[in-house]
Amino acid sequence: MDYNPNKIEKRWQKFWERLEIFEAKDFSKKPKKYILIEFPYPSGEGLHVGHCRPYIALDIVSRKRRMEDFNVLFPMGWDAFGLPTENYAIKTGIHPKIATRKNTVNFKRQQKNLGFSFDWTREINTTDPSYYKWTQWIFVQLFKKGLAYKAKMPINWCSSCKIGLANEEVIDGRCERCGEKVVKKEKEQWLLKITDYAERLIDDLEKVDYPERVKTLEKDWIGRSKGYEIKFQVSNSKFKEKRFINVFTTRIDTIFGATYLVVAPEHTILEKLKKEIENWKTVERYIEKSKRKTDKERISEIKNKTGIKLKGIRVLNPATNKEIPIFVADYVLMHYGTGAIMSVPCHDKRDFDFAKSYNLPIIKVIKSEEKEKRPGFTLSSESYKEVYEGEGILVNSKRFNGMKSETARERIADWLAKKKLAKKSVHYKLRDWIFSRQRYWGEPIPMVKCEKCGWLALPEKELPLKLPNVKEYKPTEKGESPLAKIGKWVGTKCPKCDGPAKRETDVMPNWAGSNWYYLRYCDPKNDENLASPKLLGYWMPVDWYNGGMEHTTLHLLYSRFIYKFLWDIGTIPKFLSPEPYKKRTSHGIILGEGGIKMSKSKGNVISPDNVIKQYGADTLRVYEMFMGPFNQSIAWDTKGVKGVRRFLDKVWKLSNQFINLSQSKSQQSVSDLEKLLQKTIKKVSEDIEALKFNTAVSSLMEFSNAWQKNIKGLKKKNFKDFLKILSPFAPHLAEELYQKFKVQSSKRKATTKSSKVSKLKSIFKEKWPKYDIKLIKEEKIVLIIEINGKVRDKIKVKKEISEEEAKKIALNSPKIKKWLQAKKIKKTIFLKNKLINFVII
RNA sequence: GCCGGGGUGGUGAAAUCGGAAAACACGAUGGAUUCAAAAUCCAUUGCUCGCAAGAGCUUGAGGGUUCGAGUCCCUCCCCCGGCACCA
Repeated sequence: MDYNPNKIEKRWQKFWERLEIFEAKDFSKKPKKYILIEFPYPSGEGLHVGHCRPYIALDIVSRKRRMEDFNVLFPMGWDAFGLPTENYAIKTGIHPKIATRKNTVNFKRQQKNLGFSFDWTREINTTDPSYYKWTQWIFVQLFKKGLAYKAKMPINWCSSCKIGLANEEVIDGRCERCGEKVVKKEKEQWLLKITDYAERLIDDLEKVDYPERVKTLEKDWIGRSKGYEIKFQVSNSKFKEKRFINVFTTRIDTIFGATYLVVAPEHTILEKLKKEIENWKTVERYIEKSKRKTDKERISEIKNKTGIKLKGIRVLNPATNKEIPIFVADYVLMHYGTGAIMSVPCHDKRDFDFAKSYNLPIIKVIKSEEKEKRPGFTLSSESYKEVYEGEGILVNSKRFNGMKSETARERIADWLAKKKLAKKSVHYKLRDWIFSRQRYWGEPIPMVKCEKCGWLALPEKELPLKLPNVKEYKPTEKGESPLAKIGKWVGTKCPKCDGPAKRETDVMPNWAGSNWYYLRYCDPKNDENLASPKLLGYWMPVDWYNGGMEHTTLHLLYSRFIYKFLWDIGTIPKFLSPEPYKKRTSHGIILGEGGIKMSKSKGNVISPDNVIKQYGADTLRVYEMFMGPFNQSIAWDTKGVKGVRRFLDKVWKLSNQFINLSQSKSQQSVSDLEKLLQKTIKKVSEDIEALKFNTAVSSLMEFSNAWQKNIKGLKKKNFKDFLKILSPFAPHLAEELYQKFKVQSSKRKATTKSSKVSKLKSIFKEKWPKYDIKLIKEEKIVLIIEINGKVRDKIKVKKEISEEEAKKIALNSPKIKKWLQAKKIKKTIFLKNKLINFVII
């Protein structure tokens, strides 16, 4: 009988479901493992093969863990709020709820066809009111702690999606979803104070096992700079009280070279000093012009910096005590640091560019030790034509001359601190998270605005605040959520004074539901809590979380923030780690055939449905693991799929032949094949842990190639072990062969003993095999014989032979003799069990 | 510009404690089977020279360390990802 996956795969999927073997058991005595993959957005297009790669990989890990006797939680759910479904509703008038239901049914069907070992009893959906009740509850808690606030601010606005975007959602000045240019727009928005957690979000990265590049990406995104805030006094102010401008710098060691000061156009000091600025009109015009500039325009001016000198006022450099001029220039950003800088043109590229165009003095205060070592260097030859941004030795800095940058920083800071002119300061690039979307298909923000009492959170007993039905899904012309059009819903009573009040009509961004979903899997049906502390205590933290690299500064960062918040307020038991994910790994993207990105518009999307139909789910699974390194992007190749199918066909054929073999009396001797199997067990076991699935599969292939040459070379136990290590990759095939083998064996026994057929026990209830270390050890090794480091012969020898013996054997080789003719051995290098190298002249 | 990852056959790739470069697979070529094709099986397959035995060359380029370098060090080039006037 030929291998026909379509005939067997459905049967075993149902079998596993009936046996409930993939269900996680709360409070089981077995040690737990929580294995998580990012839950998908159920789009109308269905799963594509790229989605499957991480699912297959972590399914393999989960299956192995169960066989290693862990209580495994491997759940799945739906991150179903979001724009595509809403846009679909705008186009077709079909309610997003209905479209979502249809899509999730389809996604689930597709996943089931791949034989994933998810615990479906814990399925969740972010659009389910019993779920988003808790998403809203978290918002209310954030509000109560002052971490959610409403502010009018310029936001990134996509005029095509009619939606405000978080910084993280703007790619190259364009909308992440539709590619439309993003413009700035003043809008009242809900924001979450993620900046309060910036420090912990960096520091706690030391507690987790993430790939280094993920950590770096998060750190760079948060962008911590440690430095000093320094006060520069406005020297000739007509005001009686002293006025200061605060600057932030990481290079206080260069302060003696600060020859002017620059403030951002939005800086409030400008308004305050208005009367003293003699050229206020010009300055005002410049400010207006800057405001109108888009981010892109600002960036395009990097080389050509503009600014205006503020006439009539000057500041004192606190180090030199000299008066220096002030400029307003838009190369200084208001939202970073203090919105003002001290400019050190000799040691900062940007300041240098600006100083050159405005003819400002450039004073060298740091000399590079390295540069001066270069031949022909003299201090005078190095005029001030060059910027030096590195560290070095201080010059032109009075009593700090000769100090290294590092020491100088501390000394100068101490000195200025004593005069109350400097203090330590830390700044972050990270900005607060814009949490409002003027859209329909999202969680309503459970807030009410009372004319008297201001913004109030809905009482918790009124949650969930359900998303009302609307007829028209389009945002209003003013860019408000379609919810704003439902007068009856918007008008409500103030929870505090009972007076008239209005509901917030913005909804939450699509990241809201995924912030905390992994917590819900621990206790998916709880109505009292987002999850019970006991169950959180049992299952958390997530032991292994795999997801896309593209989520590093979005979902991953956001969810770490929300977890930390929930930990702070005690929703998460305090004995748990302040980090939700112990280990994070990432998968590479699957590209279309020829290496182009798969997309609907290019028409090169490959659906797992078709692959399964043609080759079977197991082939798809093994192929996706075999195609290349897991964390690397890789192009789909139909020929490669065929090659994997050939491998499974071979396993099928060989196994059936083996099963039908009338077993001779169990052999005593250990065959080479058996030894190879031990190595294969070791390799597969280790490679799964290291996510090296491609080489795990290739070792299985190597084994089957060897087996083909000696079908009888295996014992029954070996055959079972082989099926076990194959089973996470090709679960259906392995289960089929395993059951067939058991039936065949019991039939044989039945002739002599009772005819009772044992009750079916899944291969996934078996124990993961251990390899026999004694059998892996070889008695013989191949000794490599080199001459001057080049391989000239290889001879099989006994293990552990001495240098003397090896030399004797090597010198006996005709090939080596030829090479050594009339040559003198200068040196011999011997590496036990590896090689012998003769160095000749 | 800065940070991170990478560059190995016709292709996807193996091999990173410095010790056999190219495992496994795809493709290609030849053969067996077949009326024929598909499928399957067997053989060959880094490049150059050679009838062969064999020899030389080869991991982006160039240098270095070493008995020995894909692997370590220096300089440079290219590709991918991220950030980008962040003081």
